[in-house]
Amino acid sequence: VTGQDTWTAGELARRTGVTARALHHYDALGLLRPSRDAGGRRRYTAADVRRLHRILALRGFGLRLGEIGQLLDGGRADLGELLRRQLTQTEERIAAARRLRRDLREVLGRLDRDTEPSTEELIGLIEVMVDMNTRLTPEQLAEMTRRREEMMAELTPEQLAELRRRREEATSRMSAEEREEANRRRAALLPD
Amino acid sequence: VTGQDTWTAGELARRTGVTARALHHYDALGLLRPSRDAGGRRRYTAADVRRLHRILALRGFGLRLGEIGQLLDGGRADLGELLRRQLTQTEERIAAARRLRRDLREVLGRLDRDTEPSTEELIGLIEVMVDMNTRLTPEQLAEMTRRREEMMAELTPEQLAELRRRREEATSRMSAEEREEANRRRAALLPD
DNA sequence: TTGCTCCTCACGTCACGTGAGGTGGC
DNA sequence: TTGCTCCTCACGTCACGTGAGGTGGC
Repeated sequence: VTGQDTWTAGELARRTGVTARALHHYDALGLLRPSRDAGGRRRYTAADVRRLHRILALRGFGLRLGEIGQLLDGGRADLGELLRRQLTQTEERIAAARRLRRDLREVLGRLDRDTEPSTEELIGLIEVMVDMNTRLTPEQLAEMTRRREEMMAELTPEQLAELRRRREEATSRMSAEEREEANRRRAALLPD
Repeated sequence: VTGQDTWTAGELARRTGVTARALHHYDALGLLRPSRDAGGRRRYTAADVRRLHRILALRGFGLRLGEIGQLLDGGRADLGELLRRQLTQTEERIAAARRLRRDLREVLGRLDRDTEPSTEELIGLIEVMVDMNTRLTPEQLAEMTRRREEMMAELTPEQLAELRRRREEATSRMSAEEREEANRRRAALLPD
């Protein structure tokens, strides 16, 4: 019984995978306004369905609903330009997510290797990593030094020895290139 | 004159790079509650600053403010578990962003190569790509076929010839493996 | 008559951004 | 006295999710 030529919001939702609420939302925004039947129910025609497909396609490319509306109507927006901007943003997001992944793996790796560090210690480790990946202002640098001295002052001699041991171990596992790279990265953090 | 031992919201904001509004927000959430001076102004101690650094570090790893609060206080949350979830999510985000990047490049590439396709045509292209990357339900498949036939019926003979020419050109540029892969992908779209 | 689907509010999400309008401290 | 900084509302952002309470159609 597919001889119908209009669909309700629910039917369309089931067909396309979007929720009925999303269709209401597009209606409220003026992005997709179906006609109504006598009872006030939304009635989507084939043309409405086509428009919905375009909306979903453009949405999938990261465009805002407002931008989509401008494109589909007057066309006051330049699709090529919008897509180029999306590409730039997407590339930035990929790069940022990769850095985050690297750091998460690093922290989780230590969590597995070390003898169950406490949450306390883990947070400390994360803090240090975040500091290392942030380009520091002179003020922040001074602050970091101050904090480090504070922390060091609170350690027992045994803890200090352990810290030194771990640091040496980490350095000894590095190749010459890795050591150079680590130095470069450290230097890059300092203000220009 | 760095002999002070408390800071106002503004001073702390400048030192750490967060906005004063964010500090207000953390205060309102109970995440970071500084003491107040006689005039009602927030006064952040060194301990508050340390806590802020931890907040920012954990936030940088993608944790919600609520999760951070639980960690820093009672510690009702398992940091390792949270980080593992973050890693999974991050990996999914990277994969999704890569697929989007690939598709964006594809569309933009055609935009450069072809003789300035209209916005109309570009949207059509995007639609097809989105369809191709979506696993289709039988209903959607029928719908797509119907739409395609509709579109084809509207084309002039010249446009049909042009379409055929482009399709052949695209296929001829493919290696045998690529052609096989394209067929596999097309087959994968069909319902089980 | 009973479900079922649909409808319209209207608040919630998340981490703040952005004024508006007012006050204390140097 | 004049800026400057700080304060507290309170609404806006973005794309809907999630009930609440009610009505038409088979």
